[in-house]
Amino acid sequence: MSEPIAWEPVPRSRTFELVLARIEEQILTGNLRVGDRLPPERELVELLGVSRAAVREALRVLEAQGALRPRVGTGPASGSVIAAMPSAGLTQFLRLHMALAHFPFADVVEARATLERSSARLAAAQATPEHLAAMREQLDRMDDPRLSLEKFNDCDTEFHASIAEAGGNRLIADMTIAVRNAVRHTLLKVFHELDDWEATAARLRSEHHAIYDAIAAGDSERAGELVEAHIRGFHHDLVYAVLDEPERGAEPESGTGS
Amino acid sequence: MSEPIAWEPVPRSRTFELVLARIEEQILTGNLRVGDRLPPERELVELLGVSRAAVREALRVLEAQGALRPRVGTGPASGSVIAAMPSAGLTQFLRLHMALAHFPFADVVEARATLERSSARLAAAQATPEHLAAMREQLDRMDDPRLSLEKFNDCDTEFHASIAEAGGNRLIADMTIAVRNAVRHTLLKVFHELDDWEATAARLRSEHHAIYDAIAAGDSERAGELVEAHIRGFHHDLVYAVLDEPERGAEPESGTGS
DNA sequence: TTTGGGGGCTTGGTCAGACCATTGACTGGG
DNA sequence: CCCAGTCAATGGTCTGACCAAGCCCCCAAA
Repeated sequence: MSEPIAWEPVPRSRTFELVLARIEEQILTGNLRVGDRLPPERELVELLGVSRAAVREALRVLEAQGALRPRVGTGPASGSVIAAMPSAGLTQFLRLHMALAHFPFADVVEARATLERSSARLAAAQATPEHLAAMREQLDRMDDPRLSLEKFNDCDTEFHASIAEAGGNRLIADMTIAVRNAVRHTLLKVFHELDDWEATAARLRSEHHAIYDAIAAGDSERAGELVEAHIRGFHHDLVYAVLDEPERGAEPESGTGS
Repeated sequence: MSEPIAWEPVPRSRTFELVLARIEEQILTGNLRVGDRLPPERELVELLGVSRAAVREALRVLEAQGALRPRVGTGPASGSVIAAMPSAGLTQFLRLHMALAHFPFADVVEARATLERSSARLAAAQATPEHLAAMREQLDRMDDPRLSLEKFNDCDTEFHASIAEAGGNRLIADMTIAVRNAVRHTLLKVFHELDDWEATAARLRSEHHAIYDAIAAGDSERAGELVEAHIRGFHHDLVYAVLDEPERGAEPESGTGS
């Protein structure tokens, strides 16, 4: 009885957190599944005995996590419907935390290399003709020498996303796409600052084609290695040469607005 | 002029989304950094010309993503402070989406194998004596044969988390830990249903020690391979033998309520 | 002069009630 | 049979109020 009593602080749960817990409980136990409708906000208010504001804040959190899709009006598709759309939320999440410099750029590159290596291996093992066609379409578009940097970057993103999709592992694919999206604007900035864009584009095209060939051939090992080398090589040789600041990525001159 | 005009739907932004966008803009441009305080809710209300409910819903989203830490009262630590606590949010996110069956268990195993392989390689390359000590502590605790399944599982989780931390890549570490946490209760269930727990524990202990040795020796290649084999092997040989349902993880008999 | 306590202000948390906008279903007239 | 107008359901927004937690500061007492 005389030990230094571990007075852990009582979890000062806010009302909306309790509401959130109730709803999540229903999801975790399987009572609520994708496509099911939540009771209307006003009904939840009386069911749970809280204010509508509390209910709405809880719903907002679920929505931000891509687990809820609200829709106004009447009819079968109206109301708050349980959904499973993790990509958007995950992308948003990573963008935010990268901006908070909590995830240094080098770490993100490493993560991309890891995830996309895995994606490529899976893709090589089980890509369907449709998946391969999706990749080829992006390759073809990137082969057009008149393509703007922006479009090229978009196609590049799409190409890598297609590989991730082809792997068939939704978790890895979503993480891959989210990470790629999170660095999208940074890469675009780098593209713009390159001395010789054409040489870089040529190199990327060639590497992309090699990756596609390996996947189409079903060579997992080679596909994985090529993608990893593609990502690491590009960032090591080019990005670090342009981006001098290792951490920050913001305002060089302008202070705040105010 | 006669092409099929791509009438993309106007982004019906809700008020709180606009508020969110304004705040995120400040974060992305670097005007708001970790530790900075947001203006008080009531002040944001007049600055942005919206209701307090709208402001609060936006803040709730940021908080759910681990980018904000609200605190009542006055003083330096009060108000809404920009933070960077991604782990909790990410774990919550994955748990939710795994429950929504959007991420099949096999996919999660694959993701763990990928992420932890990378973590182990990084850890072997740059683990400090402190990191190694943290791993050894968990190993020692797991060596105690009287340890309950629950405690063993916790130590197991901690051991893998230590490896991820030791790798020094926060993004990969956070994803690794979140994924491991997300399957924590599932693994515990499997442990309970095993025929011969002691044999399994012995095997896990041996594999853990081998992994630790490789990391301590700085052998990245071997550490990565061992971890990947550890995760894949365990799940392949044991989990699939226990879990028969490939997708669902919930109520075998009860339909829905109501 | 120092110290202790208490009032008051700031800030997030909650609530009640009202109104608006969107959407689909119902219904009556052509 | 079809169309348009109406209506109810539902999420979105706003207003204004009160509560609870903390810190600051001033004043009284030692």
